[in-house]
Amino acid sequence: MLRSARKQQLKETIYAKAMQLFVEKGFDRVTVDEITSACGVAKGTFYNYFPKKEMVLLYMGESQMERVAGHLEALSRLPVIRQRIETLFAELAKQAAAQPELLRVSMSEMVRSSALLGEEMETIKRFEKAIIPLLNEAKASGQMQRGHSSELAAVMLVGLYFQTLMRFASGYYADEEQMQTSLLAQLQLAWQGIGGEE
Amino acid sequence: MLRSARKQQLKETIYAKAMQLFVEKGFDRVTVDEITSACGVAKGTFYNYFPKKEMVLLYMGESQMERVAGHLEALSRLPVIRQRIETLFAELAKQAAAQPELLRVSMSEMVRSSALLGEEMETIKRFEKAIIPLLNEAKASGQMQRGHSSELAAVMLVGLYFQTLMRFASGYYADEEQMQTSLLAQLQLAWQGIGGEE
DNA sequence: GTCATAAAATGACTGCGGTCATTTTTTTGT
DNA sequence: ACAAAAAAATGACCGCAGTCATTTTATGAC
Repeated sequence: MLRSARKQQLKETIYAKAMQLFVEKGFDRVTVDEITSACGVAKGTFYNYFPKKEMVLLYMGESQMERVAGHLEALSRLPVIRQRIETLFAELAKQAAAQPELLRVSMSEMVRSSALLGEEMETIKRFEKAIIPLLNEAKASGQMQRGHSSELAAVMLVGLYFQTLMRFASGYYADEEQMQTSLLAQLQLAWQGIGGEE
Repeated sequence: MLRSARKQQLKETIYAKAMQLFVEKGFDRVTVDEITSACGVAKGTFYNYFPKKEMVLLYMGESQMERVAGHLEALSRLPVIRQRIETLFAELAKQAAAQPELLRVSMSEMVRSSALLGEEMETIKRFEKAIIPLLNEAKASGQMQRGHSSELAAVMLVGLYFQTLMRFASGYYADEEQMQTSLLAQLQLAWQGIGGEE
């Protein structure tokens, strides 16, 4: 029953070829037949590794999110927590924005299939979990109000990030720079708060 | 060339029948053939009114958003602006949450097709525009910091709302009540701000 | 009323995503 | 080394979304 890891790397091959074709021709213009032919396997094989065509994109999203921890490691020297988050988000957004069509389909599919497939939301939850320690650190050093929940703040910040990406994917922003500007401004506003004196 | 408005109400008929079937059987279990047969027209006719099956849902979203102004009118007696927004969002979320599957497909399609079809983002922008006057009013009465942009705050608040709906649609929250609780808490956090002393 | 023109309806057809019973390959037990 | 059992590959097949050339219906000029 020990599955030969060599065979499971066929998944990587399919993934890589599929992504290459998606970038070259656009998601909708690439058929599953095309992907499998390019890999020298039959169509059905694709579905042994990805339950839906769109699942290739979620697989991409996962691996992207797995690098969050690494990014935060690299940013740990920054004393201002808010700046670490700003930089992390800006970096992730930059990567995602490089392929707007894939971003759009990924975002769309993230919503559509997560409830069915169950596990997709885990990606976002992991993202949130990764920044909760940052917020705790911020609280400890007086950079965040003690009274607020780190978990809630994480939900808000991550939500803000995804929401901005969605807008970008949907053509709300004219270009990536506008999105980055808006993202930064929103983060700062979230940090300061909208409210005035009581 | 004056199109008889009577004919265009066929669109309403198709829309109504489609929604009824979607609610009864679920979006994916309803075929376009089924919808058109139930309306006594041929399949192709459907595509004279809606370019894609999913477009029926966006049409629904539009009419929902058109009622925002009415809601705000009814809430204008509340002196605390923040509460008006909280109540508005809670009300809208309640309606949307009543049909989770339709919400999921709508949200998904909102992202996926808006850039192609161009006009969908207008719905969200109109939503934002509707609450900007509220924020200006809040500024005037000292309930919001003068230095902040109403437009930016509107983007953040509306984004927060949609993001929470998306999470709900994706199964992030166990039930509607949890979503409402989280939505409210996030709005309050956004109002107060995450940050501590400088 | 009649004809010309444009709008709307039609349904046979196409293409692709996804399924599944069958076949091929790999693993395990002895 | 061989057979039995498990895992993986296969591709013919199906269902439905979406298209489009053709037909039907409405409009309007005279």
